[in-house]
Amino acid sequence: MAILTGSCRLGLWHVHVAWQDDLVYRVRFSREGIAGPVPDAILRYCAGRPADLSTLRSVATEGETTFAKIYRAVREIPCGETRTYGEVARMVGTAPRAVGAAMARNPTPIVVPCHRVVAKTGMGGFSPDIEIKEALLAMERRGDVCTPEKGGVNR
DNA sequence: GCCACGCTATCTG
DNA sequence: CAGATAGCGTGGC
Repeated sequence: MAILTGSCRLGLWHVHVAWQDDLVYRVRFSREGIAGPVPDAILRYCAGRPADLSTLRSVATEGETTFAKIYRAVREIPCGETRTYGEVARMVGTAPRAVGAAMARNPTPIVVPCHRVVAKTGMGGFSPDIEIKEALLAMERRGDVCTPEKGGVNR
């Protein structure tokens, strides 16, 4: 069974995903879309519909390296909330700068929600475009995507 | 090996 | 308030 690749639309961008079953190998943003499937949770997320990204795993969180620990900590940030690089660093017992480096090299944004990690003063960075980070945070703060799927509380 | 990073606390004018 | 300085962990060269 080969690794699947596909993309879905997110505003002006396309989210490319390389994955297999519940394991995501690589996510990246591009101006161009490609044909192929993406995991249901990501599809829903990009559409701004209720999505549970915790059903997916990322290769980035495998292992006991410092980066893997950082990625696991970042995955625990609740949808709609943010943490600073420094807070994440203290969570895993490392330095803020290491967190910045880990985010910059995050192979699976969205699955590992690096957009929820912001600088102490301001936004911090995001590649390829800070605009994506702002859009994702705005969407999560709006709340729809965070709503549990089984028609629940919904504030 | 060395170096550039999506940072931050602290110190110095 | 602006600039310098030190400290982290990795991938790339």
